[in-house]
Amino acid sequence: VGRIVEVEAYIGQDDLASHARFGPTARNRVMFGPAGIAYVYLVYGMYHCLNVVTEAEGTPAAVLIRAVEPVEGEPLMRAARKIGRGGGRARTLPATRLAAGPGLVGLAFGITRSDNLADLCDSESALRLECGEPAHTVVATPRIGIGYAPEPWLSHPWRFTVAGSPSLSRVRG
DNA sequence: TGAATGATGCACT
DNA sequence: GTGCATCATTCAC
Repeated sequence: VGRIVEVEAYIGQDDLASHARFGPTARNRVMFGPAGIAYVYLVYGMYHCLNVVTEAEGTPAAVLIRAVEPVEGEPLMRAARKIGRGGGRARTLPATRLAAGPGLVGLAFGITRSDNLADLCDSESALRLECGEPAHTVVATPRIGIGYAPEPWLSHPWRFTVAGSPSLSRVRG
């Protein structure tokens, strides 16, 4: 169990930073479907990124879960991290850093492409969203790792972080 | 403290 | 064949 403390929004086919910018493909087609479904993809050949599909059917959009603050199951996350690259360090890592990045969220929670299409709003689902404490202060900054995108998409402040969380993917910004 | 780089597999042109 | 919605390590300062 973890608290989501950092996300990024990708919305519409005209968002030139989004996987949906070229229209529906085999990989991104879930983004065009109904909201509340998981969109999981492999990035850089090593890491799985978890997204929550949003918006009405036909409008491609998703929210990338970029960082999570562990709440329960820290030992499980630590064990899961050992599977990945640099996993030897998971033993001494502070709990707050176990899922402090999109690739690390996938690793710590054992998310793979078999979780693609999971219904995140179903309470029976192994991978699901639950209601939690609202963030006190949210800070918006430009999205990360989308250098291929032209302006204005490159600079749109569509990365949202819980101010002061020790589990953000980047301590600054 | 920060920049450069390799790992690694698959979607897409 | 090219290029990633990344991360850990290495190297320079």
